[in-house]
Amino acid sequence: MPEGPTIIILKEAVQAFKGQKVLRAEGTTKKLDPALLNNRVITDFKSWGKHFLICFDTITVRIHFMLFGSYLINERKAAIPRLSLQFDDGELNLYACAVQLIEKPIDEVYDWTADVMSPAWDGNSAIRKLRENPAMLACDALLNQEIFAGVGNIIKNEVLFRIHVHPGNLVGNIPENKLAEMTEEAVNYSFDFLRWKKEFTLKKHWLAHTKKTCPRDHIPFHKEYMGKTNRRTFYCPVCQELYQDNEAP
DNA sequence: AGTAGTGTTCGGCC
DNA sequence: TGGCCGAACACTAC
Repeated sequence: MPEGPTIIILKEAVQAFKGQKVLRAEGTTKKLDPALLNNRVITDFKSWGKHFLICFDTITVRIHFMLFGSYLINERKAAIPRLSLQFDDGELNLYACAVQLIEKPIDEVYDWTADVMSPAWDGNSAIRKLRENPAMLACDALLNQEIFAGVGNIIKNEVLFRIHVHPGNLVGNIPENKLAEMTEEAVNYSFDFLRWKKEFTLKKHWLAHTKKTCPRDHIPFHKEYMGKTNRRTFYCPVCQELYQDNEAP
């Protein structure tokens, strides 16, 4: 389900509920009492990376879909929703997600410049954070939500392939122009992901993720569980450059 | 039909 | 104190 672009699709899909009053809230979440939301008006839907934010007057409900989460709009399935919001003319059902109540103003909670899909995204800020973390691996850097909020494992693999950078590089050994490309393509690929996901053609467009062969060199991709995050990483050992002084994984 | 994975948090253990 | 690791969560596409 997740990765930032999917949350953008959800945010667009629920716009009709903006400004509406929650007639009844229920669900199995233990992080808040759903009744707390009864009769409250939704002032806005926002997102930060993979976080989906349901904003009320003074409080915000944070939804994170983790690996298996899902949602249905004006539909239900057999499972009992973690959180269900019912409106005059429809309902939003959220399954298998982490729910959290935010009582502080969200501008104090979130660094909007870190969200790759936000108009407030600031690539220079991301590059500065990368420079501050020279010992971080490239594959971990892209998954770091404080730097690239919204980037997930698919986007990580595709961005590193696009920019010809080996996932095992230490950030400190990657040339400046490549760090700039990394931040640019994190955004570009996220918007490509969004477009392809809407067209139901996302998988067809994968060049590296889950692939067996490099489309540039026609040699086998390496598949390794890499980095602190220990996530599936697909890369071409020929066209994705490993810069000097790196320890090959 | 079983397995692995678009993710994060938490607690235990050095 | 803190970093690392595995478990938990809970669904579904392949």
